[in-house]
Amino acid sequence: MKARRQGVILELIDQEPLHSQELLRRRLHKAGFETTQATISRDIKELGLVKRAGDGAYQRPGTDAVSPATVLAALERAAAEFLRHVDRVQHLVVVRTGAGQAQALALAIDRARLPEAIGTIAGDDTILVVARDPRRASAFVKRLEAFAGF
Amino acid sequence: MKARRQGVILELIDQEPLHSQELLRRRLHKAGFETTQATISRDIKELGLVKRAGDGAYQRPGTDAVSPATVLAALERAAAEFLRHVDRVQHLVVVRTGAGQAQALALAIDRARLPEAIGTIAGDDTILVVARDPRRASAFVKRLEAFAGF
DNA sequence: CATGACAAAGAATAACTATACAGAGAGGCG
DNA sequence: CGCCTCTCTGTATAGTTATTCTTTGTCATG
Repeated sequence: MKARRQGVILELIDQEPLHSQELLRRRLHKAGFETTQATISRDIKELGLVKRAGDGAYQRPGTDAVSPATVLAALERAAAEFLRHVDRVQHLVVVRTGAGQAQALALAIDRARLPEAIGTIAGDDTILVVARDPRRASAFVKRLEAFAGF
Repeated sequence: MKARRQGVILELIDQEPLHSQELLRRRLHKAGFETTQATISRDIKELGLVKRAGDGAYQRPGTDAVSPATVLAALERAAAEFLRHVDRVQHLVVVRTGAGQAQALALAIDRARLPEAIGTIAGDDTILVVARDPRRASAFVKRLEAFAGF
């Protein structure tokens, strides 16, 4: 029960900025979890979340949201800001980001519609990019590294 | 005045964990700044600091220093509690957990920064772990199974 | 000098969060 | 079973933080 609830909390805070535990409690209620502010306080502590002073929203540690203009510029910015490491195994590219930043960078990659990237799957701090073949995977790695300034 | 005070705040929070604005106020006082909690609240907001849920300390964004021993212990607990099954195909490891527990375990794996795991992607009850090669994938499987008590 | 426009900050307090305590339920064991 | 222990959670409340309202100081201008 507890583990499941904490998983939902992570999903919720990724979806919209939640600036109080009371608000989070109401969202959990809609998701079918009946609980109290006290329990949420403990969950947040166990998950190691962080409350940003800027807007008071709870976040996974290390997350910094950005909303840029054009898709390529967006990808460039996102790569420069979030990218930690890129690795390739055959036609698969594993992209590492800071904790909780994978979704943001993956979104930018998807929107850029790069010819070499067929699709992406993002976890918390890792993105798996599937390329059509090793050559294009390698090209993608180079492009991303250039964006990130490696 | 304000800029200088905010600079001192940054120095102070780097030196020791400060878990409340009142404590910060006393430190500022010793540094020669006479001010109130309200002003410090505003300073913290302008500096964009974050309050960690773990120990309640204020930090600059992006400084998520957690000791390796702690994250490993966390992984061990998470594995013991959530892990159901582990399987390997080449350099990919498929980890099965109870429903809704994949995110939690994946987070623990990510934080542990194990050398054999390049990255993870978690769904609801399944985690895909990408290793650099089959040998390391196998090592990862063994390690996880040991944690889980298999 | 008077005045208006601001930025900064304190006092009071509303809003929010963490915690002490207690109770319920699960599992282990004589 | 009866008792112990452990984990999880709710209630009540202590503790902490954000905000509203107000004052003060500074600068520019007529």
